[in-house]
Amino acid sequence: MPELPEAETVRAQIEPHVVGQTILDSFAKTAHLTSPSVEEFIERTRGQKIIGAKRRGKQIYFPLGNGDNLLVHLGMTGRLHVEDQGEWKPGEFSKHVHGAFLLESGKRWIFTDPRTFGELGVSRELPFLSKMGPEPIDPDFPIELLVEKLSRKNLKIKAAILDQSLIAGLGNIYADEACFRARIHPETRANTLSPEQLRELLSHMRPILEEAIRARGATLKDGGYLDANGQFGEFRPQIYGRKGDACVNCESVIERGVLGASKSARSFHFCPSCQPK
DNA sequence: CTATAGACCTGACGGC
DNA sequence: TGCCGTCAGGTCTATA
Repeated sequence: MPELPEAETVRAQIEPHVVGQTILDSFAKTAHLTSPSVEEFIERTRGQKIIGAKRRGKQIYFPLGNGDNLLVHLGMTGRLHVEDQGEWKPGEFSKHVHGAFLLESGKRWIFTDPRTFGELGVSRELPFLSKMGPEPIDPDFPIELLVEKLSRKNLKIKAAILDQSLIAGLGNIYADEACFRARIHPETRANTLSPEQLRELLSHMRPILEEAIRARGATLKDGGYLDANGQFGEFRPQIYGRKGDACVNCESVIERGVLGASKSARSFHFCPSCQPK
């Protein structure tokens, strides 16, 4: 699923196609539009020059010449790509196309999202910039501050590091990977971990995310994420989605559990030997 | 304020 | 062959 490395891969791949281009025509139909209406979205994006391609956590956004920002969140199944074909006809797009932009280059830029957990919008304000926590790939990632914050939380550690307001960018895959490499059971309460354990957990995040960015993200066995060129990501998790496989450290069998009891509970994967409870 | 639960959504998959 | 229930999770909202 798209997390920080997948969002960054897509952002970087789309950037050269769209930055400097003026949007000649816009199409949108999604119910997951954050701006007030489809009509307003089209009105505020059409004719605007795209002046940047940025990302914060999993949120991608494109500053426009008029001071607005085109917002894209990939959610679970959102994809961005550019097609050589330019203009479209009414009714031409498949039901999964939620946005399209005709560019000066004659190409068109498409947002698809079968499960519609993603988001397309236009906004002048960017409240997520201040609401999100620091990013592990930032050179100034404040490990000591986060050790202090985490040591006061009673949440299970995996739930805590999935909180985007605390740390931005981790989703289910990379949260599991970080716990595994730090040899911490994902259900351990954050406030029961030592400062050394928390420090190690936090220190593992940057190399994992950087490795995943170099691999253009992670595509799992069941498919899902594709980069902007329609290719699979080549990052291979050591623990996520590998229930029943042998642990790379000790050859114990990897297990899977569920965080919490709610209907929206998240799975977690762990090695019972390397990550004892 | 903190922790937990529910809702949203639909393609893929397994059972019968 | 085809129907149907279950699973997947990023993020917002509700509740105790």
